[in-house]
Amino acid sequence: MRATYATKPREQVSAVLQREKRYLSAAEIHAILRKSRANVSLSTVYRTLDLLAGKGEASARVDERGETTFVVCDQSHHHHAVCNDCGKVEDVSCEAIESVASALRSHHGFKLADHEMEFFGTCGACR
Amino acid sequence: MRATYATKPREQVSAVLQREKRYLSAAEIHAILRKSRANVSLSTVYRTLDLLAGKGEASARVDERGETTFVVCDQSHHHHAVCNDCGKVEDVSCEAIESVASALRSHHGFKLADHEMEFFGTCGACR
DNA sequence: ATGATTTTGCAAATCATTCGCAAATTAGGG
DNA sequence: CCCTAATTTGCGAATGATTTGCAAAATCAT
Repeated sequence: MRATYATKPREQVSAVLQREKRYLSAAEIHAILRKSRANVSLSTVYRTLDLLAGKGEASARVDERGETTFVVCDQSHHHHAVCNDCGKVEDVSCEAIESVASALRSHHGFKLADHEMEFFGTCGACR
Repeated sequence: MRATYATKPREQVSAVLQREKRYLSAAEIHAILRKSRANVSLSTVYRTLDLLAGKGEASARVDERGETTFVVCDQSHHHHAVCNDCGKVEDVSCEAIESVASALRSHHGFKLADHEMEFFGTCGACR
């Protein structure tokens, strides 16, 4: 059984995600930590992000430039509304999926097992 | 004004996508072409895929292993139903999005501009 | 055919991400 | 507290997909 240690570097990476609430790459997080004099290696940032994603506390997304980016995640299953302006990410529940699932089955004979969904636009604060 | 030449390598790459109708990486396409004695360099496969994606004739997706994969695309805006079994990709229209858009606006004050959606499951043929 | 333009192929360069390993940190009992 | 075992860190090197530079080859319009 592998135990998980609560370490300072991990807390620092988590803190950045909690505070920013937007998609950030490992490199961006590393840069932010550097500015606040927190000495966390880039490798550790990567490892911590994988850990958080594995525990479901963060969710990953590959951006246009091919970099993997992460945000904090509260619920177990939901979708994201990403503001094109400030980058803030809000969780969105997905009741609407039920209707899509039945349409998929009747129109395509497709049995839905999983789905990915992401929304882009302008958040309330930026309008 | 930049002209676009219709070349043999490009036709060959397109042909593979047309035939397979599933997400393929540049390396996979390159391997398939090699088997059919088509001598297309990996670089050209990459360049052709970028070109097709730019023209909207193919759509890209980054798989779990971090590789960028492509499928043929018919309509201008739609979503994909990906079979976990055979990998076949079917287009799905998105009327349901309208209801999601209004929910986003009323619940979150979020103005929807764009969205990404992908479905995974078992297609009619594989059930 | 001919010349200008675009594309190809190859090898070298990039760049994000992963890995190996010794040193440092953490958890928990004594 | 102190000690030991287990886990994590940091560094630099290795990896692997994608890109790029450039000369040679292919394509298009005349």
